Amino acid sequence: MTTNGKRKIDLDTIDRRLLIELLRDSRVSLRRLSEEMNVSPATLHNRLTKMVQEGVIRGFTTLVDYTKLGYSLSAIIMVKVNGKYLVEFEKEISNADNIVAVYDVVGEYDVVLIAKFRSVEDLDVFLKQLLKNSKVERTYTSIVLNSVKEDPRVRI
Amino acid sequence: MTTNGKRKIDLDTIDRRLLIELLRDSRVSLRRLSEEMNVSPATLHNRLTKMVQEGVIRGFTTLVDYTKLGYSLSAIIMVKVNGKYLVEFEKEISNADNIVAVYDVVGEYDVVLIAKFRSVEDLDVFLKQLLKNSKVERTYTSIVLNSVKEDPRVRI
DNA sequence: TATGAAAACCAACCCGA
DNA sequence: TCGGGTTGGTTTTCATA
Repeated sequence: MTTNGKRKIDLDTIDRRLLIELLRDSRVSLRRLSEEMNVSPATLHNRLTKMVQEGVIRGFTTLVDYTKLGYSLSAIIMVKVNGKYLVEFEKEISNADNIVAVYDVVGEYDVVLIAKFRSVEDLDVFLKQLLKNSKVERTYTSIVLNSVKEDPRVRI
Repeated sequence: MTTNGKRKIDLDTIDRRLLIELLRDSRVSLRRLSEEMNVSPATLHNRLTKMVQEGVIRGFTTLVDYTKLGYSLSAIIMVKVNGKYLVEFEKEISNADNIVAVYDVVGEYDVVLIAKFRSVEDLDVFLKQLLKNSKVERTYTSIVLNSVKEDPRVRI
């Protein structure tokens, strides 16, 4: 089976439990989990592979405290884009290294960007570039003073 | 050594390379990596442990396509909070299951929330709760039509 | 579709340098 | 602080139910 678009996928109890554990700690051993869950390691391995194939699992990653690495500055940037170029703009902005999220929204602005920078200068350069972009009509930037919570995990 | 607050931590080439690989795929085996990098598995294991102890690595998790699980709705909610209660508000909102990020910001609003919901009804309930909260003075909600990019990883 | 068993692979620990 | 070596744990495959 290959990835299947936007259709909702139903997980059974095993899939669900496995996914919850992988969200908590993606380096957990399937064997140990299989003992807790009273299924075979092979089954968990099959379920894991299946969820990756279906696209429910997009990958396994590491949560990093970026402030400890000198990325002390985050910003939330709302952008009003010239309508015709919206998709094109989103595509190009998604490739920027600093950008962690790009959301299509409705309202006064069209796109919301979440970005991380090493310094105020880097942010400044980024914003000036953005305003030079002819697809951009207007921006509103909220400087993040502090990330109180930043965790991509949702209770499933 | 224990975690050491906000001080910036310098990573050498090995740490850096290891962290980049773990960001790309946290389930990678240290042994295979050690061959590519021409260092011993024990060294990588030591470096990994060190980065966890220092708090550079906050954990290992799984990137999930929540739309495939029925969380089709995201929202960006800007909140103006009664100043005295800001910290208290942030603490209580951080514990909500739907909230993936809480940012302290400067400007017209004080806090920006990124939240995920299963349905418009769930969002509606959440927003009504928020407005009933006496610490909240005003909110502005942007409904996310589409998450063009959502990846917590930054190029380090 | 799940499993047990086996082979290949891997992490974790200790100790010597 | 690093890395070799050992021990015991882990993934992955496949034949079978």
